[in-house]
Amino acid sequence: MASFFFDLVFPMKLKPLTYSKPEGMGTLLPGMIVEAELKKTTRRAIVIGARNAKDLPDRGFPAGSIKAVKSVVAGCPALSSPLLELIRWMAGYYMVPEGSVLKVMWGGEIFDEPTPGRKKGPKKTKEMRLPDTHAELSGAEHTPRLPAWDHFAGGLEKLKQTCGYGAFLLHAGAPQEMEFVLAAARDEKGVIVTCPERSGLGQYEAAFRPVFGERLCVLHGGLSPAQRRLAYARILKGEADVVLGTRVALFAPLKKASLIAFTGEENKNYKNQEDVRYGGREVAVMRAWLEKARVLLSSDCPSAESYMNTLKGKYGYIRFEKERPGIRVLKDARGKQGSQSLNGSRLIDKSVGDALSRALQKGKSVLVLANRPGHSVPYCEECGHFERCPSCGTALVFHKEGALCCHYCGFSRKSAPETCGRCGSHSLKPLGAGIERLEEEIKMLLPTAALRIESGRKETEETQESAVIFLGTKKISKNTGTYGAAAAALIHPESAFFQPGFRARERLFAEINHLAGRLSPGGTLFIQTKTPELFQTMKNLDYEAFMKTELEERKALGYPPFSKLAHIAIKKEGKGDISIPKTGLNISGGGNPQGSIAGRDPAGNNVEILGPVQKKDERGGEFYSILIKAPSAQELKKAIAGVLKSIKEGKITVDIDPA
DNA sequence: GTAATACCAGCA
DNA sequence: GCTGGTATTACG
Repeated sequence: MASFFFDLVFPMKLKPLTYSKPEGMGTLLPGMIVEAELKKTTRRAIVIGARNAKDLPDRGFPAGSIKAVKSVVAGCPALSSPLLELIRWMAGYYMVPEGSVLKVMWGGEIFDEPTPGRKKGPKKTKEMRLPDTHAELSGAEHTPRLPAWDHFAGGLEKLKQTCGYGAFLLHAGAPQEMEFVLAAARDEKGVIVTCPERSGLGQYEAAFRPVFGERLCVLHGGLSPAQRRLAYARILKGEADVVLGTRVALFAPLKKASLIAFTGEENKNYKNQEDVRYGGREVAVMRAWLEKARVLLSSDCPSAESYMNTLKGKYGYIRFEKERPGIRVLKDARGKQGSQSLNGSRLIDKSVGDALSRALQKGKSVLVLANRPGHSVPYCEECGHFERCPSCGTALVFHKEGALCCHYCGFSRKSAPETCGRCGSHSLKPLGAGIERLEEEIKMLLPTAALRIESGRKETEETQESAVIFLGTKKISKNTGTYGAAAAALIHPESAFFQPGFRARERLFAEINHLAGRLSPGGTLFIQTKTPELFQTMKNLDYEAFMKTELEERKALGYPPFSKLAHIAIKKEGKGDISIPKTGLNISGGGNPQGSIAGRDPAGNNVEILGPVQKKDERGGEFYSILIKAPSAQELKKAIAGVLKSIKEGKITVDIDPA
């Protein structure tokens, strides 16, 4: 019995709408691309489902007002049913209409496989070379030999032998990761490989192209509309069934995906930060589940979430043990001996300086990592005063060109303070190890060394010279020239411990781990800190030991992976305060800002609501921030609904699983 | 995304 | 009350 009504999804903030099939139109199936009228304009949509005349959406809207589908664009279903299911799941999980999901999947467009009517373009489907950034050295060059391949060859066998859904976590450094992914993908049909950043795609392409040739297709947000159209057409036609890309590649309209490799799984770039704020990892695993495919998450330093899933037996665990470089944690005792001016203090520990110098003499490069750009925060030892950003309250950082800058919202003011702005004393002391301050120091310590400093702009320059000091924030360690450095010094990285957010420690551990991975064998990583105690669990880069304490702490405080989080931001639009009325959710309120809804959900459920707290964004705009912790996704959703009901002004953004 | 409509300040 | 511009809603 044929259906005559179909639900269509348009790529816009809109839930599915019901249309009818006109007389004489061939079969309509879920997944087809069609054209239909919305308001007065004809647009593309996808068919997401069929329904009978009886269960038209909530009676109450006149059946006569149903419009008919205009035409079919892509005959055989362009979207597989797992992909349609994925749209439904994302809409539910991230609490957005299906149309928003469709919009974010392919950048607002619905592509099709152009009908092969016109013959002017022979089979000249040569993939456009990616511009610039990927041109760099073809990855194979610095792929070291794989010393212990068979250590995880067993894992490869398990992966390959799994039929249907199966999830695996590969814990291995980048070269082994790529080698493993390639080996896993080799005989597959329907593969998605993702990298957290565009810049990582070049190496993968270099490794995959020789194996897959024209079956390989690269997909990322930087493609031109024409390149994109071509890429999607090739995937839809089935010409390309190995898709390499950034997180958007997770939505590649493959007829069937059998393997999804999600590399660098801990990377925060996988989180979409606008529209539908989806997490790439969750999408990858869900797509694999719906496709009955295998998913391989991999990382040099897996996220607590994924690691936890291996402990619970939800993911298979494949580990490649590697040699750990030496780590030295040095207690920084400076600070008490006073009489430091803005321009003269010793910052780099003597033993660190000596080690750097020795490495340079041997013709090796070294890295010095600052905890921020600029020079330092001028802090008055007399009265404790420091200058704050007038628009957002963040501490202002002195830059040597003679300005105080806010690194959060971008405010800056011309000023080169000599005396305290409050008490007038000459006791300003530089706080924090900024790039500029370390630069002074290095020029004093090692005046003849070649120095490469991170510029304020985008860091794209690649250096291959040897015996260079790379100076910058952690960003500079992306410079390929830093690969194989003999030593690295982190100056006061403890500031990362005091960043807000429950992932601060995990991030710092991953960064240190990543940095250590770049050093040449036998290299040393120095951690110069005032708080060596905080680095106890990181000292040997012992991942298991670190995660053990980290997970205990997360459990105690009820953070993921022991709970589900949502963040709600309420931007005020006009002037004046947004009042957030008390609701049934409110219990405590004591000590919180007026209108607080903080407390536990009285309906039980162990839902915790933190906030609202007033914050400012990077552009100085004020907003309220609410954090919700719940034991499960379902309870989280209920709690969010409750909170949303209590808010009646402002622009609201809900972020499920915030970073 | 954008047409239809609800809303509201300014005015007759 | 009427108008016209603008914010909000809803699209089948």
